[in-house]
Amino acid sequence: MGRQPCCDKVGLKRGPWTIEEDNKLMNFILNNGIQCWRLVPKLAGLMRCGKSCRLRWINYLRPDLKRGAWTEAEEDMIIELHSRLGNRWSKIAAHFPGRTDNEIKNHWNTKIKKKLKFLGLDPLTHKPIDQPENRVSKKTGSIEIQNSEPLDAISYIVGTNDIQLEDPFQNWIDSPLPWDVFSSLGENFL
DNA sequence: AACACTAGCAACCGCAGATTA
DNA sequence: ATAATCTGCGGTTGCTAGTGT
Repeated sequence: MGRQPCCDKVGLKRGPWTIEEDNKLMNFILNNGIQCWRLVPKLAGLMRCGKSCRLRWINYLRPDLKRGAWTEAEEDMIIELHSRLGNRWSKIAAHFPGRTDNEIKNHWNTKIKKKLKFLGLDPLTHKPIDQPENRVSKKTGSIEIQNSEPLDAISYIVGTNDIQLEDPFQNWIDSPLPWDVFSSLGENFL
């Protein structure tokens, strides 16, 4: 019983997407929307599995994607969210319109992890790795020897012990994502 | 100029939970 | 109720461009 398989994996193309494939997928989704990923490659004339199409669309082709450098504020927000949510990249990405979970994950693994380690913080726990009384000055980069209680890692990086996430961030959590526009787009076209 | 190393990113893989016949 | 499939997620890999020697 059950449903039909996602794809038979026979004769399917893998590896980097070509411009032609991108165009096919983009045109198909913009014109027809997404009802079932399994059918997308078949209907769009692509030798890819639905999973691959979905990934390509979400991570690269979506028109609402925001590309470009990360701001310091964005990085701080990632660190804060990661301290609360852990490696739940999709949850973290929900707070960044136009950014994908894959993009955030990559940025975390290539940049932020190193940044935290450089600052003497464990990327997993967000706590000082050792010598918790020693801090690196955020402004000067110099090490400050302290005898006081270790700061909460996030408060320390962001620069405050009294983070108010509720207002700007909560607005995003509560508000519908722009992505909804495309959902309705699909319904209209089919 | 040639090679080795590193960083960044796109894409794949495998799994878990949700969905459906 | 059950089994098969779909979807989405997180971890990992592999390719490419940039940099150093």
